[in-house]
Amino acid sequence: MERKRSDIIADQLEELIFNGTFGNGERLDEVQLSARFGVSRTPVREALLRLAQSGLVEHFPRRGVFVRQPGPIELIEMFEVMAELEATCARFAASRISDRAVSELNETNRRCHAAVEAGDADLYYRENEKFHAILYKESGNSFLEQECLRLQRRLQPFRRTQLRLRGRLKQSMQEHEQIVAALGQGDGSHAAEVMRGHVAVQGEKFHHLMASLKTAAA
Amino acid sequence: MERKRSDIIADQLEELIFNGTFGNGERLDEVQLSARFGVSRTPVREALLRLAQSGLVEHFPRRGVFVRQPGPIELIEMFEVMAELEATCARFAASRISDRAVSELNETNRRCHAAVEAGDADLYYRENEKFHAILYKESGNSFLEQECLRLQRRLQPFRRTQLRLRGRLKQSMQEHEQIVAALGQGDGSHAAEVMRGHVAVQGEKFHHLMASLKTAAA
DNA sequence: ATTTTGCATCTTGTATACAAAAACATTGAC
DNA sequence: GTCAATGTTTTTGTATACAAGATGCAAAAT
Repeated sequence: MERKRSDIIADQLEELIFNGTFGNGERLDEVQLSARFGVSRTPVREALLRLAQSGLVEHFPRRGVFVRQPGPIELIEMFEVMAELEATCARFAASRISDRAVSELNETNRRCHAAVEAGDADLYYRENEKFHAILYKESGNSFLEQECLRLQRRLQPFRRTQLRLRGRLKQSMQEHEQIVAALGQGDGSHAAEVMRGHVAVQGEKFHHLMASLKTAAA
Repeated sequence: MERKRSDIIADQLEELIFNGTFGNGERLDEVQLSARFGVSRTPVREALLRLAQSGLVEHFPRRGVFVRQPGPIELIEMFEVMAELEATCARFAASRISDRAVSELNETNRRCHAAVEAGDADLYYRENEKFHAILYKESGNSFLEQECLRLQRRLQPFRRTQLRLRGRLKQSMQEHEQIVAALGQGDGSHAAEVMRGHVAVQGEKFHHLMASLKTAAA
């Protein structure tokens, strides 16, 4: 299945916004981007419309599109929702999860733990993401799974910065293990509660990092 | 603020899909639609891309776009998520809601009740929607509010059919009142619990109506 | 000096033209 | 008669051309 140029451009633009090449409020000019990517305006335009729908940029008809980084308040709100969605996944999963998936979660946690010991933040990040992805799937609700993946993807660039808080890693691992334990016992409300705190803390502690972000004022 | 033709077309196509003019799996031809709306392919194309992102149609590159009505399983999943999101709204609202909003909810419930008495299903529908919209806002989380509105909008055509179940109306009203009472007492978990059931029942009872839907088999 | 109005320019939105890939049908081989 | 190969046709994806609204500046009026 061959992808369209416009999709590739959308992904690239997304990355450029995530890594801060295009700052908040910056205008994205169609012709400029066309030249940059060596294509005509059409695919660039389709890419911009896609980004506008996913909320990464704002589109003012006849005026242009502007980068729209979420401000601190919106980020906290998004983390709050993420926490609720993941808690829901955990609660659902408690009654629906397979033994196969439980051991898979344990496996992932083991690798995650090893990554912490080795100080391999990148590996930790990948395995951590996998842990959460498994839980989404084991919620037994594909729609919920997709929504979680969508929001996780949007929060990804802000979540990454969290990992630099050294002390948090070990606590995070303990929470993972608590979640798996609760799931193994079929204790949905406990799994949900731990998961909620596990994710929400990222949003609550987030303001500690606000100084290091360019998106200080909305 | 003048809207674009492509946006207008997207809305019209959405409506045509909702009301079943375009059945599930049907192919949406760009040139055909261009002729139908009296415009060129460009705005039609942009509209289709927008619908594809919102999940109403599926876009296969170089092959075309096809109507993608959610099947019964996906619908139940979506209602399940809607129930969780609204329950979250209720729980948040319990600690954040203003007295002003509480009386507004009571007002809306009163009009809702009157609509039931008068047998005015349409008015009931509008006031019911307002009730929920107020709760979204009073969650104090704008992002959550927007997500709820988005999903509600998507489920709207399937929710409407629920109202024909006569017996459900009165019970639904009682639930509304229970929710407001719980909110007034600041009992978030109870408000959430009632709300969850209030919304979820639409999904659970949904299969009773499956026969009347064209989207029987995925 | 400040505001307002008209013009020039720029940018977006839409139409059309072209390229390439996929669907389709026809024809030929087995 | 079925299946495969090839050529034709249709349809999407991209480029370009055109139309119209938005922005900015300058000049004139208050």
